Amino acid sequence: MRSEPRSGCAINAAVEVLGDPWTLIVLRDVIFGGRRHFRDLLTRNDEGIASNVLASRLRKLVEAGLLTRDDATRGQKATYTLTEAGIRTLPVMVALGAWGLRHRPTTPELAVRARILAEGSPHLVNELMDELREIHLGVARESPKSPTASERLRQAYEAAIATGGP
Amino acid sequence: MRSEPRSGCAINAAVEVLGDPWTLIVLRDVIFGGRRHFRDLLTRNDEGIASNVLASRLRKLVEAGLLTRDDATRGQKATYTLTEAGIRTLPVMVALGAWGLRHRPTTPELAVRARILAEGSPHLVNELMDELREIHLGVARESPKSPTASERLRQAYEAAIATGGP
DNA sequence: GTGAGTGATTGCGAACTGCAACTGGTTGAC
DNA sequence: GTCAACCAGTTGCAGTTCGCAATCACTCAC
Repeated sequence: MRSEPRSGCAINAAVEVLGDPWTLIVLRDVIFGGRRHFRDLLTRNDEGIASNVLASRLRKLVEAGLLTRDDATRGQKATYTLTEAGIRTLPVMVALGAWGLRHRPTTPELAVRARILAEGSPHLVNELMDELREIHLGVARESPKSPTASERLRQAYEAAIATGGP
Repeated sequence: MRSEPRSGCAINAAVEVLGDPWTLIVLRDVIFGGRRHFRDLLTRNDEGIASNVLASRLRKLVEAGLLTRDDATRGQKATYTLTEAGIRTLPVMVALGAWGLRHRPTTPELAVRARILAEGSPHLVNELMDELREIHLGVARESPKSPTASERLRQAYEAAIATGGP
C-alpha cells in the first residue's frame, strides 16, 4: 500500500490519496455524518461499503495522516479522529457536492444540504472546519456562543423542506 | 460500464464519475495541459497512463457528458472537447490542488501554479472557466481585450520563479 | 460462562490494472 | 501507386483489487 508518487503535481498528489471510489465516501461519513467507529461507518453507510474495503480505507487514511485511531485493542471500541489534513478536505467535498448537484441526478432531501453548502461558501465552509476542529481536535471556536454552522445548516435545511416542499 | 448510482448523495454522484485514479488525471491534462488528442494525452502524460486505460476513461468521460468527441473515423485525428459539465470540474481541480499543495510533497515548479490558483480563487477560477468556454465551446469572453487568465497565471508563475528562486 | 457487540481478517470468483503487441485505417513524400 | 510514418484505439495476459459472505479474537454486561 506504499508507493512513491507518480508525479510531483499537486492535483496528482491529492488524487493518489483521495482518488478512489471509497476513500472519499468514508471521509464524507466522518465529516458530515459524524461517524467515528468502524461499525457505525459499516452499517450506516448509504452505498453499502464492504467490511474489508472499509478496513483497508481506514488503514490507508490513518497512514496518509487524514485520520488518527486511538490505540484500542481488538474487541474494544476504537475511535477515529480527523486531523487538520482531514478537516481540510472539506472544500474538496463541497466542490464535489456542488458539481454533483448540478450535473448528476440526486435525491431532493440530500440535495438541499449540498445546495446550502455550495451557495454559502466560503464563509460557511470555514465555520464548519472550525466546528470540526472543536469536535475532533479540541480547539475552541472563536465565537462559541453563536449557533454552530452545522446547526444553522440544519435549520436552513428544515426551512427549505418546509417551504419548498418535497 | 453502466450502473445506477449507489445513492442519491451529491458527493457520491460526483465520486462515481470523477472518483478513480485516472479520470481526474485525464481531465486535468485536458483542462490545464490543453491536450485534445489521444496521442497527446498518452505520450505527454506525467503519470504514464496506459493506452487501454486512457481509451476506457475517454469513453467513460464522453458517456458521462464531460467530453465530446468529433466523429473522426479510425486513423483520423480525433479531437476531444470539454462540455460545460467538464469545464465546471475546474473548482474541484483547484480544491484538490490546494489540498495536495498543503498536505503532500510536490515539486516546486508545479507547486507554484497550484498556489496561484488556490490563492486567486474564486475570481481567477471563473475567468479560467470563461476562457475554457471560449476555447472548447466557442463562447466569446466578456472582456476579450484584457489578458487572459491563463496568460496572467503564466506571468505570475514566471515572476514567482524569478523572485522566489527554484 | 454466556451472549451480544466490537474491529477487523479470510477465502472466493469477478472485475479492473499495467504492460506489450497488434489492428485497421489515414496522411504525406516520392 | 507505393511505402513508411502516424493515428486511435483493441487484444491478450498476468497480477491486483473488488464485492460478498463467513469467520475470528476479543471485551463487556449480566
